[in-house]
Amino acid sequence: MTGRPERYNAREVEPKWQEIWRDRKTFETTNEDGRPKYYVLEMFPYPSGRIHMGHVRNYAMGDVIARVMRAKGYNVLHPMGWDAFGMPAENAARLNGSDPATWTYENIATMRKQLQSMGLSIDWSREIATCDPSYYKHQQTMFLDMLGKGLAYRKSAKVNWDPVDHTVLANEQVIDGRGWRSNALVEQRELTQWFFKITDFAEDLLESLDSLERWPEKVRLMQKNWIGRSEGALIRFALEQPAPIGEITVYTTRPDTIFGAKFIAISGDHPLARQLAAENPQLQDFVDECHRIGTSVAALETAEKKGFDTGLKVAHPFDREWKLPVFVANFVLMDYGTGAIFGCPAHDQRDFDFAKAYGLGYEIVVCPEGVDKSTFTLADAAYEGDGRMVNSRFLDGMTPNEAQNEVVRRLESTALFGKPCAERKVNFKLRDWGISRQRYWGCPIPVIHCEACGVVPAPRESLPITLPPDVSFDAPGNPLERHPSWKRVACPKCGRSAQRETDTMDTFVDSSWYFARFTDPNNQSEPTTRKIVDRWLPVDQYIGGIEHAILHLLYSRFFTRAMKETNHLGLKEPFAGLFTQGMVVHETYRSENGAWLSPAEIRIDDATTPRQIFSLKDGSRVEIGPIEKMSKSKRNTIDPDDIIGSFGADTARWFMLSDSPPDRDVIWTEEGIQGAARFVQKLWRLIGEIADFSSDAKTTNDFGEFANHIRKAAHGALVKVDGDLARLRFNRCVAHVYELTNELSGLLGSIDQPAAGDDVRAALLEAGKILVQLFAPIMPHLGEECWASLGASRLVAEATWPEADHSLIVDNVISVPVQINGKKRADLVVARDATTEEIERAVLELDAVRRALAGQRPGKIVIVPQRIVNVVV
RNA sequence: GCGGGCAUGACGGAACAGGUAGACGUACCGGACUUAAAAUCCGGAGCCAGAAAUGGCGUGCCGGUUCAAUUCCGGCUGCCCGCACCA
Repeated sequence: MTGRPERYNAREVEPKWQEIWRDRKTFETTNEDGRPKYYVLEMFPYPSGRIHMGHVRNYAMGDVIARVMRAKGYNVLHPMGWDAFGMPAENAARLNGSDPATWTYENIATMRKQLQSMGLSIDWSREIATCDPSYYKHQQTMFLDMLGKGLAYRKSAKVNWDPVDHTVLANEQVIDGRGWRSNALVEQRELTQWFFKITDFAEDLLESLDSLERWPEKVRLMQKNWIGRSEGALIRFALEQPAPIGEITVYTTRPDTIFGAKFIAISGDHPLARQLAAENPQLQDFVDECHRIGTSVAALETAEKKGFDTGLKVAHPFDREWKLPVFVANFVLMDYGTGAIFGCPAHDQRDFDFAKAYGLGYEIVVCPEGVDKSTFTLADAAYEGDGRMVNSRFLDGMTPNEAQNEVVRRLESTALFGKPCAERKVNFKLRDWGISRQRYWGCPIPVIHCEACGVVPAPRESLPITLPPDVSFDAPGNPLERHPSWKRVACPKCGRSAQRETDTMDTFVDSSWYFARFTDPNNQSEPTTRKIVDRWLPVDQYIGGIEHAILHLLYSRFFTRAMKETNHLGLKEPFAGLFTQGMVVHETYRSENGAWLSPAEIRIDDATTPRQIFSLKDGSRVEIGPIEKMSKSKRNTIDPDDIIGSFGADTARWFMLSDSPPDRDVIWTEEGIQGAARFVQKLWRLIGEIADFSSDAKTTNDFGEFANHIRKAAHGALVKVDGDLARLRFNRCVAHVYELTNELSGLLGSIDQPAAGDDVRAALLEAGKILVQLFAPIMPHLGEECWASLGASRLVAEATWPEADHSLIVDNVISVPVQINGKKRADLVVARDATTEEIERAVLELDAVRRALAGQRPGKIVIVPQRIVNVVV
């Protein structure tokens, strides 16, 4: 026996290997490397304070891929950074007087140390933090480039304004019409804000989704719905005079239903509605009421269709004598289409509801196939299906599709006030991206406002425009706005005193290009180095939570296109492969008084069924709540530090990848982590026994039957793991490692060790090494320690991935299941290359088959060679 | 309301392309070792009947296609997710 300890001590072993990897720069990646590249990236963390189990799962997955691809000969880029701007730092500053920068950098230091204790194969020399001027300087450069190309612009827009905190709130920050922090009633305000012109790329962002073959279908669909393309037409309706304007343009996707029109409805924010409201207090009241309802999500669900009859009329485009009333309606949105619609109650549910409320009636113009138009009526729902046009003059008999084309074709060549009465129009739900935030802890928008010259871009040589450190959070609002001197600056154009823009950028901007910055994070003068960024991108495998399915991923796709337009890189799609991992969930515990208890505050009594749980503090009964995502509020979190401290990082990583498929939620259980810990020890013992038995094995190519049996087990597992790694099915990889471990353990036990030949020793050593290489990407520290025990040179992290010998796995004699009437009743052992005649003869000899046939002739025998036999009686 | 997904033992899950349902793990049961427990090792286990051999049933429910269906098709039920007055 060697001096190997009987128990594997992760606490001692793990830091040792982490140091060795660091010293050897094992995971540092150079940009000058001829091997094929592979870029693995996990969504970078927000430095909230400490890592959580979700991080452990996310980064364990990425690390497995990075380590395997490295072993397979790729030049792997696997970097880490910090999404470091954002509200929590400001909130902390308000709460305990800390300074956002100090708070953030302290958190980064803590979390870096925690991530390093996980043993991740990360190139830490490329670490970036988005709050660092060396990062956001380039973001300011790109903003100016985008400004120059018209991709960034200013416009007045309605925003959720919190009158207590003096800031704009995102929609998600408005809860039941109130600010999430201040609880103040949120107002709709018109504010001039900065926007990115994401709508310029709407068509391309939509179409290119089809090319993202290695993205989950679900994410592509969500983005598709978000972009929301629809084909329709703009139709102009002439207003009867007197009226403040001459016409109303509506957007419709159903021009075919034009003869079913009963009214026109416009949004309260439509220019016509505003003009009318200015002179009509009642209409103004109605518009105000619409605005109030607009802020409350709950109210929206139950909101009735309401309207205000303006008294104005328009003429039908195909019949000037046919007049339609014009309403201001609460269900018409100003920021979609033209803010005006024509209402066809028979074939649109909303229009139906509205018409019912105001007694406007309906006219059926589409009749379902096979239904008599004279008897077809509507009870309380509009008919939105297909059919044939009726009651529609020249359209009668056409399909709605044909009618749509016909209506637009005719109106295109009909003039109204000297212009075509209609035109085809594609519309998108996607809006331009508002990036202005009235916040301190974000990237300053590099422009200067001059009374004489207007908006002036900050001179490039003045970048980065850094945040002033001396700000106060005593008062609500934006500290940059209140700072005594920061915003005072001379106009770069005329030299007169001017003001800096005090808005900072949405933090989603920061995370929209960090993946590009990682490729050359030390370029001081440019955001990217073209030669380098174009070689590394796209990211081959991106991994993160499904919660970013729309915003972050869509913004990144847009920003990459913007960077291409401004010559900072040369491609459109940043992420070739995307994987969305599930959450880490845990039971919740609730005391009798309803308070949430943490797993550390309870005692579980397993002796009874169902389990009973008691409070450690006072022994009172505790109720088991639902299994939910780990969260501070439910107190069902497990601290990765505690787990790594008591079980080691490898055990935590192993458990996080076991059992549940990676895209589903994984339930954290004490039994699960214990099981993983037991398996670590089992592997350690097995590898130790193999080392003792095989350390003096002479190399040989002459393997006997038993030796080949061992080799077959190892190579078989290797083939399976390879297949499942390619599809990121880590839970199956884990199962294959368990299987091989059990097999090798059994085989080793059956060997008469003193009598064993060199071939058996060599085969077992080979199998042991394969086993280590299969689990090392998941448990890298244990992998190194075992690799060293087996007398291997260098590190397992530096070893080449083993090549499977497929000839070992193919059997000459195989067992084929035999079914009788589709149910398995026997196994047939035959030669692999047996003919169907031979198989049929052998099958008829089987006891089970004879019994079932009872002397009769089989009705049919289905033989699928090497797969199955089915005897039909 | 619209769009999408999922449903398999006590539990997490496996079953590549229609071909042995339940791999692997957890929990459980039995045995060995131990003064004992833990750990470890060996064995058992879908459900029902039977001493066993064996038979019947079985992948949410109903129906269909097929020699053969967890897998394909039609219809339902339940749960989860996304969007939500988008004309």
